[in-house]
Amino acid sequence: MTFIEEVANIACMPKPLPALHDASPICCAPLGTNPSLDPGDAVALAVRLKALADPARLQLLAYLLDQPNQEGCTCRLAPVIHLSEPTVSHHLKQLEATGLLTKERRGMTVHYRVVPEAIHAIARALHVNCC
Amino acid sequence: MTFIEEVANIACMPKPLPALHDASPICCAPLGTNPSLDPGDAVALAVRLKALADPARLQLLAYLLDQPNQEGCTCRLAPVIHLSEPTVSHHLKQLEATGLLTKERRGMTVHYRVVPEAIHAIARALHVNCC
DNA sequence: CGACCTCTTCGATAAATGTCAAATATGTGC
DNA sequence: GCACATATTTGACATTTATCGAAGAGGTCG
Repeated sequence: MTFIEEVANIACMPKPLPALHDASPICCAPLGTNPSLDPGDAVALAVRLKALADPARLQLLAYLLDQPNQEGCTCRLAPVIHLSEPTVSHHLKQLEATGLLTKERRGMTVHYRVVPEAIHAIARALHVNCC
Repeated sequence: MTFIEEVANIACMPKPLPALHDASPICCAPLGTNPSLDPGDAVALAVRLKALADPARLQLLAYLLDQPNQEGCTCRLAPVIHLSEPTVSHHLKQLEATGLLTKERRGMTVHYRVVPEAIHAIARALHVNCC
């Protein structure tokens, strides 16, 4: 079974993954609290981290976070990271699939908006032995 | 220039990356505070996130965090995640290269220990609009 | 030294990823 | 309907990644 197929089975990819805070006890010491992290949880967390683990996607998120309503359309985002529009569309799709962005069509343009809670949930999953 | 070469130029790979909290203002709203995240910072953060973004490595960390002194040797780790020893060694090397683990030889065995601060630094880099 | 244990490196392979150009949607306005 | 703007999909390609078995390196102990 390929990685993607595995994820599909565990987390119902593609399309919004279940919110991290609904899926597992992540606050405040998730990595440390599970003596042996369940393989399914490990895959679910890895998928979300992987969505973040790309310079282009991080820059997209940083840019969006700084915009009014934390949103923007594809055409404005492409110049920001100096990549082609198809590539940007590809990255935005991944961010949306993992719940880090939402997408809304408004006329000709498509507006992507940050979901800060999704980012926080991942951050909390990494807060070990604290809080 | 390949991705690895690019990282090497920016972050002096391989071997310990500079600690994240030394490299950039990450607490508490790093992604949101930089209007346009510097490409170099984006790569540096992406490298660390990528090190975390694997089920096997997450399980290794979770297991180690639960051990006395948050450490363990390769031979005990391999059975935990049901992968071959060479593969485990490969993952441990990556975690060490990004500063998430330290490594110490004690006689025949090699002990890897978690560096919680490194994990926290990454987590803080994702805490947007809070604290 | 030589047998043994632990760990890493090497070489190979299959899979996944990032990127682009070209083609295809989707929607607006004349 | 047609020209135009925006966005996504498709197909291709090179790079990176995860994994293993086999071989080698480091260390212990008889």
